[in-house]
Amino acid sequence: MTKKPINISAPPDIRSTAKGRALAGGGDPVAAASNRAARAAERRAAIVEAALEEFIARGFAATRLDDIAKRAGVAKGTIYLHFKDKESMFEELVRIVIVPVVEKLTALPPPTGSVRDLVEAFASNFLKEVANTRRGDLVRLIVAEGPRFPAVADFYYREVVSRGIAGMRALIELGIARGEIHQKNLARFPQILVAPAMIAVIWQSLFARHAPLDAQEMLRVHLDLIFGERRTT
Amino acid sequence: MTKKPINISAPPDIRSTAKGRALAGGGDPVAAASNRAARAAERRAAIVEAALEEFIARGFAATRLDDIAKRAGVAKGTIYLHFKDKESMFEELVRIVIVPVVEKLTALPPPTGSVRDLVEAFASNFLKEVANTRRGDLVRLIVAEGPRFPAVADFYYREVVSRGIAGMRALIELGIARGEIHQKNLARFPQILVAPAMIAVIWQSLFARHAPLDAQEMLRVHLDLIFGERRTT
DNA sequence: TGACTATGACTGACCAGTCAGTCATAATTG
DNA sequence: CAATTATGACTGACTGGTCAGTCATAGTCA
Repeated sequence: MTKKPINISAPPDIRSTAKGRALAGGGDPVAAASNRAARAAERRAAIVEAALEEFIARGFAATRLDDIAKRAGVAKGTIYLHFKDKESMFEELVRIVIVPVVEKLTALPPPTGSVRDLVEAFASNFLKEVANTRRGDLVRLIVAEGPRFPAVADFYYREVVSRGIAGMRALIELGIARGEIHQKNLARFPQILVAPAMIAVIWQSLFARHAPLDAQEMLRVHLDLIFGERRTT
Repeated sequence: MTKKPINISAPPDIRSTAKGRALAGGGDPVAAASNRAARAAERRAAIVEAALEEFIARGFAATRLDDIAKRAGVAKGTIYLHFKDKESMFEELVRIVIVPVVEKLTALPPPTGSVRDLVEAFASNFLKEVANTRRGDLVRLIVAEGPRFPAVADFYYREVVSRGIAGMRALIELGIARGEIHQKNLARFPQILVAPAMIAVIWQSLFARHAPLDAQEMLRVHLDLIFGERRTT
């Protein structure tokens, strides 16, 4: 009873009309879902989107939930209907954003053509999908916050890094077997294969304004190093 | 007058005795300097050391100046005798730590021997000096905080990255001229040369406990890729 | 002793998380 | 089908705690 909501003040007109969607300049002008569940899902998505943006821009500690709420067009309390607290929100966020990317990248084309083409297609896809994208910043964010969020680092290692490394190693071994790759030791360090892609992601995110980097072209040069130079362009 | 420091309270006994050095288990047990300037320099160094540790462990926003002060064996107010505020302390910190590393790495051995040996010596030095060191974590910290500290990102680009890239490019061009490197395009992306080293630094800092990485060996394999495989070990 | 340096209690701003209350929608009833 | 009741998603003012930065006081050196 300490409350006493002054009950006046709020002009009871604004939110009464079309509260849900029109308000807050919500992200997509999709026709508002009419049932509760759909509305809730919509809001959750808005929160995830907003939180991602804020966390990327400010890092975990400096991000204010008030800002996330404002950006999502939602009250702060609503966030707590969807997430336990700031920390677990961050951890869930990483999963939510990364899982679909992994799925997309895992759905590889069938292993036809040369190993080089395979690798190039994959890496090119990765660059298109990640570098110069919100996802690229997420990678930087994980590098940044990883040590303070072992759960995040573990998840990322398990779901992305170890899988990626294993996949690259298989590809390298195939390349060696087929005689496309001559450096046998490369199979011991598949990291070398993806290093330029990672560098590209970080570079864009830190130094793009000083010196933009043509990641696709750099990738091609790097692959020339591994598979031997290609004849013409 | 809103203040009013109660003025009593503090038992004036603890810190009065051997305050300066013995306290706080300070880093090095060097004999305490006797003159003021030296003492001040010592304290400043202790603050820098402590701040570096804390910023690396927690990131900028989550680091408390109280913790830095405690770790440095100094009162919080003392920090403000040496640095304007938290932000500029962070920026200065980066400079203070990086400058000597750059200087050390810039003092290259005279350009004798093969380009490969030159590159290998340099990179090996870099790994020894940076990876598995506090410095390596600093690199991660810069990647993490760079976007929120344009001054830091700029400084790092200017002092480290652009110089490094230029140096590597010169080395690559020398290698091409001497016939040691066949991939001419490599000169367009010196990043490729250092990518594995960077990856190694980040890897150690994030995934060492999952899967430690032999950076030196990876480097060697990578150089084999660029310069051609070496005969025996 | 006087000038300089260090201290740490204190302040005010800020922010994660809470919860009493609201209201659109869904369910039930006549 | 309209009226009534129940539900629970949503809100945002509020609390308790934290922390950067200050400054009156105490200590130290030359």
